[in-house]
Formats: sequence, structure tokens, C-alpha cells
Amino acid sequence: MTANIETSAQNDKNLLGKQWTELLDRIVENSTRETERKQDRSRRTERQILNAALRVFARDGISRSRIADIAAEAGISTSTLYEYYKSKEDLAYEIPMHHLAEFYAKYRDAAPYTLSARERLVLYLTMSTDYAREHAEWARLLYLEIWPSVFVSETELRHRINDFVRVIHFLIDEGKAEGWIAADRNNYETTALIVGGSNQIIITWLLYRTPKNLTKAGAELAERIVRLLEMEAG
Amino acid sequence: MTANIETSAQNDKNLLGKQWTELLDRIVENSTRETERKQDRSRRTERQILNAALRVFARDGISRSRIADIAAEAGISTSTLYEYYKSKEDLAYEIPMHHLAEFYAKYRDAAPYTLSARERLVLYLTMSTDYAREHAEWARLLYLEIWPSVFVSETELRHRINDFVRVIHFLIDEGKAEGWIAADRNNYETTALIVGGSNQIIITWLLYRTPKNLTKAGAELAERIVRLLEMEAG
DNA sequence: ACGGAAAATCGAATAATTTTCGGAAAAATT
DNA sequence: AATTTTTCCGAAAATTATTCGATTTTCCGT
Repeated sequence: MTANIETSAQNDKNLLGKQWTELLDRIVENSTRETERKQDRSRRTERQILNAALRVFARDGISRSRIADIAAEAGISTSTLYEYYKSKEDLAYEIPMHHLAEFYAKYRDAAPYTLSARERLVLYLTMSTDYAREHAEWARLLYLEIWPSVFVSETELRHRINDFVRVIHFLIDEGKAEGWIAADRNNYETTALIVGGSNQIIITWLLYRTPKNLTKAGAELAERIVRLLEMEAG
Repeated sequence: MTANIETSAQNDKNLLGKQWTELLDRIVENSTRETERKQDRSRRTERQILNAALRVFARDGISRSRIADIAAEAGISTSTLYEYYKSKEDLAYEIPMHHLAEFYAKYRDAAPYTLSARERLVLYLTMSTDYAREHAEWARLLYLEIWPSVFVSETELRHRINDFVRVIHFLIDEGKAEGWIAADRNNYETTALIVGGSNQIIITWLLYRTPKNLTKAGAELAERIVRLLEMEAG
């Protein structure tokens, strides 16, 4: 019977580990979109459009950007662009996907379940701020223009951003199980602190390039948040 | 001599109190814009435009809204609208101003310097979440569509949003002086936690109406943030 | 290598929307 | 009551997004 209890606890842990892996696999898979284009030429054009759109949108802002400018920057005619994306809005919402998928994949590989939830959370926040620094144009578009306005319409991207929060929810639950997050705290509140604080520091950096070293600031903030939660748990 | 030191401390406190009052007065004044329209009819039209625009923008999102719809909703012709605002973008950035000014005025009256910095901070966050709940359409527009994208362009509204953060900076400095915020903590980081967390809870509510009771959630979050900072200060 | 089918491209036309302009109507001023 | 100022509007122009039909390029089986 005691053996039964022991293995039950062990099973719980295995179960959670499996869920973690499944969650990340699903997120990576859903965010990774393989093109259904048949020709190489076409795949190249697709990349050119996305690159051009990223540059133009980041430079002019979405609403002031013109499709014609993007097409010119991509070296194709305006009408060709419409073969790829059915509207400017569609194009805008498609752009962040590729990098988002890359980020999720990177994180999945860096955060196996062998790490504690605490470690995985710190890593998550650290990596996301660092990713924003590495891809500033993309981050500018995503954080300043699209997130959270993407939620206004029903898009694929919306689900992928929800995934970002979903990971944090999962880690908070684990943190409570591990005991370093107070069990009686509201999850939405804790999530708001983590996501909001982390995004805010990215936004501030994008706007003012302050703090100078975003990587360091992101890592410090992540550590600080976790320590605050630990103190609170007693 | 000892009297001198005493009065010097007293002076510091008076000075800070004066700065607090001046800061809020300036913010209220800058955000309060009196129309320069001469006729009553015209002032009525102006209000009708702003009301209509708020409704339409909140319903359709800024980029999908049409000037013609707003004009129709306001009961005027499209070209008349251009007598009032020189572009759709201008109009969008003007809309949040009125409510923002009202919020600042309310807060100034509710938060005299006789309250401690701690109390004033909790009040600030509580009042701002509550104000969002009371004016959900406005909040939807401001938090989901305009903030932080307004920073992309140089607008009056941008300065008024910066003011929001400025108040928090001021209170953090006071909190350090009062000793309940750790002096060695980075101000940007602390601000990011406070502003980011608070906004995030508003955004979540706007999107999902979760938590049910935003007023309560805002107040709880504010208390929690302050207590976390206190614990950290030891 | 060749011919047809599929895929991709483009220029020109259309549609949707924003913005301007000139004059009429209303209100204020003298 | 005439004149000036302010407000309003219809129609036209300008800008930008989107569609369409024809042409070119690539692919694939023979």
C-alpha cells in the first residue's frame, strides 16, 4: 500500500513532466507554419515579402505603411503581394509568427522538465526579453503595434500569444505545488505581475533604449519577481 | 543649530509636498483642453464627434473604422468632421484626452499630500483600474489600441501617458525616502512591475471580463504590489 | 529535350476610403 | 439690416487597397 502511495506521487510528477513536454510541443507545432507553396521561387518571394513588411511596418507603423511600398521593397508588383496575403491586415498578423515560433522552439529546447519550475520561469522571462533585444524590429512590431490589439480580432496570432501566457499559468501551478508560490494567491493576479512587468520592461526599452542592457535587465527582473513571490510564500 | 536641522527636515517635507501638488496641477492642466470654438452649436458638434468616434472606434477598432461612419453616427457630414480634426489619426489620439483629464483631476482631489506615499500609490492604482471599469469603451480604446502604440508618433497624448508613469516615479522616490521601498532597487524595474502589472489586469478584464470584479481585483493587486515591495525592503 | 498543365507574376482597371475645396447657411457683430 | 465670422455640406480630387485578365515562368510526365 505504501508502495502504492509512493509510486502515485512519482506518477504525478511524471504526469506533470509529460504535460509540460506536450504543452511545449503543441505550442511549437501550432506556431510553426510550413508554406504550401509549390515552387522555390515562390517560397523566396514569400520570405521577401515578410522581410520587407517587417522593415516597412517597423519603420512607418502599420497604419501608415502602404502595401505598394512593401511590394516595392520586396521587389515584386503590388498585385503579386495579394497572391500571398489577402489583405494588409492579414499580412500584419502573419509577420510575427515566424519569430514567435523560433522563440518557442528555442525555449522548448532550453527548458526540459528536469529543471525546476522556478528555473524554467526565470529562463522563460530571460529568454523572451533577450529575444526581443535580438530582434528589435520584430519586437517593435509585436509589442508596440500588435500585442494587445491583435485580440480585437480573431486571428491565428491571437492564439499564439495566448500560448505565451499559458506557459506562465502552467509554471505558476507548478510553483504552487513546489511551494514557492503562495497557494492562496490568485493566479490571474500573479500572471498579470509576471507578464505585465516583463512586457513593460521590453516596451520601455523599445521606446527609449532604457535600460541600456536589456538582457541584463530582463534577467534581473525575472530573478526579482521570483524572489518576491518566494518571500510572499514565506 | 539643532533647530536649524529640524526645520531643514521639515522644509524637505514641505518642499516635497509642494512638488507633489505642482506635479498634479501641471498634469491636470496640461491634459485639460478647452475648446477654442466660438459657438455653442460648434461645441455640441465637437462633443458629438468625440462620442461617436469613441463608440465606433471601440466597436470596430481604429483601423477598420471609417470616417464616414463616425460622421454619420455624429449626425454631420464627412467634410464637417474635417473642420474639427485634420485626420483620422488625429481624431483617434484626441479621444482619450477628455477622460484622461477627468481621471487626473479626480485623483488629484482624492490624493492630497497629507496621505502617505504608500496610500497615494495604492489609491492611484485602485482608481485607475476602477476608472477603466467605469469607462470600458474608453479603456478598450486606450489600453488595447492606443497605448503603447501612441508612442510610435509624436502626439500630445503621448505626453499625457508619460505623465501617468511620472506620478509613479515620484511615488517610488518618496517610498524610498519613507523606507518601504528598497533603496538599492532600480526605479525602472519597480515602475515596470507596477505599471505593467496594473495595466495587464485591466487588459485581461477588457478582453475576457476576467476577473469578474475589476474594482476589487485592482485594489487587491495594488495592495499586493505594495506589500511585496515592503517585504523586499525588509 | 518537348509540350501542356499548373503556378506565379504583372499592368491596368476598379473599389474603397480619405481628404480638399468652394460656396451656402447660420450665427454673431456692427 | 448689413456685414463679418463661423459652421456646415455636396461634389470633386487624391490616395490607397484590392481585383482581374492576360502573360510569363516553372514543373512534370513523356
